[in-house]
Amino acid sequence: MGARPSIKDQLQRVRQDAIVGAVNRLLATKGYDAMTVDEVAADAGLAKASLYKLFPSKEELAGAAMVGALDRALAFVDELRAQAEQAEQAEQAAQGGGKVAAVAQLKAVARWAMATQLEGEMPTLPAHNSSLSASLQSNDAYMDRLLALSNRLSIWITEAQTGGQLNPQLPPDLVLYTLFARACDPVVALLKDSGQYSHEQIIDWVLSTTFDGLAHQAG
Amino acid sequence: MGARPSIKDQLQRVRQDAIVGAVNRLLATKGYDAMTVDEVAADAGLAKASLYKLFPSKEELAGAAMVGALDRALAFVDELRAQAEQAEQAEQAAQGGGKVAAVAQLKAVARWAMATQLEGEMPTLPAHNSSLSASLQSNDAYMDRLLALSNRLSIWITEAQTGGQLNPQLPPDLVLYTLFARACDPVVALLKDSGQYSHEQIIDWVLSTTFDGLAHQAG
DNA sequence: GTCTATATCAAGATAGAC
DNA sequence: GTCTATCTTGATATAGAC
Repeated sequence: MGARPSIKDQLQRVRQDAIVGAVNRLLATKGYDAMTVDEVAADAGLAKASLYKLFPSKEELAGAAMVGALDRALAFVDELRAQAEQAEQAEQAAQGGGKVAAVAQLKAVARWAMATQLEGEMPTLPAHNSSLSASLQSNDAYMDRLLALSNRLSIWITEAQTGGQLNPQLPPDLVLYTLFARACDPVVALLKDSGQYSHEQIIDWVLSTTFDGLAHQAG
Repeated sequence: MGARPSIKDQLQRVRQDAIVGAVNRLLATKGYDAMTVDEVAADAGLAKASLYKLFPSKEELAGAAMVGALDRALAFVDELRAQAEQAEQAEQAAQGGGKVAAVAQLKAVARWAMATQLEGEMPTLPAHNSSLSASLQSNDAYMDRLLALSNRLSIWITEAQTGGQLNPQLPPDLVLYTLFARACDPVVALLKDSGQYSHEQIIDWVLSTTFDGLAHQAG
């Protein structure tokens, strides 16, 4: 268990990372259907047959990339939670009442997701591919992380709803879906492709429309 | 020009409608990549070779379906405009000040688009297909209608922004993109697939989050 | 374990009979 | 003008040498 990995294992690990990284980039830029396994192999610098020894299908490749992306999201969320806990303790020691607003955490996650998309590092999969969906749903590593992330976000969502920071009449699932949807929002992509706006500006705008709507008057 | 179409022309027209209708359904349900020309031919009830005599490529098929969808959207918008004009005249005759709020028109369009999606009749195309995008951008019928629809909506958008019903700090294009995005919103599809909510309920919720945001408290 | 070369197959597109 | 049968291509996946 705690044994130091051998040189060979480390090389394997590096190669796997190269593959998953290539898949991640290609999924983020071209999407699943346009991504070919030949491209992945060329990008990762190995022969296609070698790649198929490690990942038995294109669908498994996509699953590995999604697991990586979910891991990054979970790491970001856990970092937020750790910071919030620290801030709470400091505030309690000082003057109390320092709980970090749940809605602020949700906005931070949305910001992170949109920034990731703007950097071309957010892999996205087609919603209407039944074979791929089936493969993902039987992928335990993927489902575990998806559930873990959903659970963590759902806690903040219900907290923000009971606290009156989010509309309590909306089903929590709708809020959750909306946040996931912002991670691959075509509006973000269109604004980016227009080339007129900075990433910061795009994120601010879409975040504003997501939480406050198109009608909101800046105060 | 005004001549009555021959029987033969009418038959052709019926057949074309059958083809475009099949493409529309398939694009709405499976998406462009998963749609095969064999399916289209089978669905429309003719041989693939005959289909290729009428539409020289799969991309042209998609373009024809999109033109149809844009025509329906334009018809809906023009109907709204006609009704608004009528209402204004009636109000002016009575007591004046009866201008229909531009934002109400935009909400009506968003409602119509989401209802169309929920009925499985909103064709959608992949954003990341350069060959298909190129084909559409050189499709005059498509571009004409896309511009016409964008122009009509943009008038309402700037009107609502100067009237203070929409946030005037947002670029009008962002508002336009957001409305187009709602027509194929994955959140709508997910809520529908959950099977828990009525179409009316889904539309109300997503409309509320679009214009008033996730934070809005129902008054 | 990695590569070259190939099998296999699905899907877009076409030829040619009627 | 429509159909059956076929061509062609590109992409997933694999066999077999080294």
